[in-house]
Amino acid sequence: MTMTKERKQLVERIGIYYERSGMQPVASRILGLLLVSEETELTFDAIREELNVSKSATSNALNLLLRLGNIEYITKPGDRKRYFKSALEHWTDAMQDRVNDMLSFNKLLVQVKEIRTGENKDFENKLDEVINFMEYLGKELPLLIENWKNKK
Amino acid sequence: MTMTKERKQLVERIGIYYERSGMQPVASRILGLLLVSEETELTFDAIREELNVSKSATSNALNLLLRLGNIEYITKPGDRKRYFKSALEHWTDAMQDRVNDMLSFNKLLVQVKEIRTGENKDFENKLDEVINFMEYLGKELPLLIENWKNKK
DNA sequence: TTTTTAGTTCTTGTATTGCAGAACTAAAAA
DNA sequence: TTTTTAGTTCTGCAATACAAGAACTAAAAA
Repeated sequence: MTMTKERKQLVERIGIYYERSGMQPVASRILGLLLVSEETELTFDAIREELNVSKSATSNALNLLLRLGNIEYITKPGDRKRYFKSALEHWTDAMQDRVNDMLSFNKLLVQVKEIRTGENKDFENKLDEVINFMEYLGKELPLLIENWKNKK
Repeated sequence: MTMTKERKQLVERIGIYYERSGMQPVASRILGLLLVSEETELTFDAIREELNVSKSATSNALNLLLRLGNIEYITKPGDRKRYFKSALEHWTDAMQDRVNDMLSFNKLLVQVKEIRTGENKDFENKLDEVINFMEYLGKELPLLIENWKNKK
């Protein structure tokens, strides 16, 4: 395949972005590659070669990304290979997941609120504010997303 | 100090939440402790003892959390100790940071868009959608936060 | 039936992380 | 001046994470 230097650099930059958010290096590069590469559906071996990584690293990273829903694959009749591609449509769902995760933290905050005696007024007020803010976002963000879906 | 078993468990649960998002274990427990503890302003040693960790781990974790803005401290006249507390008011800012981080990824996506030939229509359309969605959120989320600030 | 393909799994080595404990330091107290 | 306080910094260790390479496997092709 062999991409231009420019494209390779962009793959790296995207890789670094994902790495920073906790994704493994090879998996991060794969996410970059599947965005930048002109062919959007790449085989195991094409990915392996383009990124210069071992089969085991490729295998593990691809399976991780499949599990996380970041990528998916198609197959072609009479062709045993899988063609991996970025799960671009998964992205609004990913946003929803982040909202849900935030709400699960809010549950912990409510437990904090319940366990406290309420003696430290100033602190408890701020705690209430944070809880309210998160509940507000928990309500409004899904609406925002809904709204956007309708718009297009 | 010695907290009830219930409070200790809540500290652990909060700790695990933060750990999952990439925070170091001891730092994660400190964040929990500063929410759950009835006293909301704790000294270095109080934290050390309550969490049963070494001075070095306490020192490093506290400095990390200060740097990140998750906690802050006050001092009292004629008292050399620092009293650490959760920076609860920092939380809406933290949300803003996450939005900004998302927007920085969007810049990468725009670069992807620019580098592509536009041959793969289906892919490019989806890419556009993601870019639009992120730009939409980048505009609307700050408004949402603004709105909430005005409401209270 | 044997060989090839498209991976997966196992083993090993290396780098990094997080923590403990000890040594250290600068300011305040005695 | 010496000692104590409130930490910080350094050294070393144990656990974990990543990736390479080799061995393995199941299905398809020859």
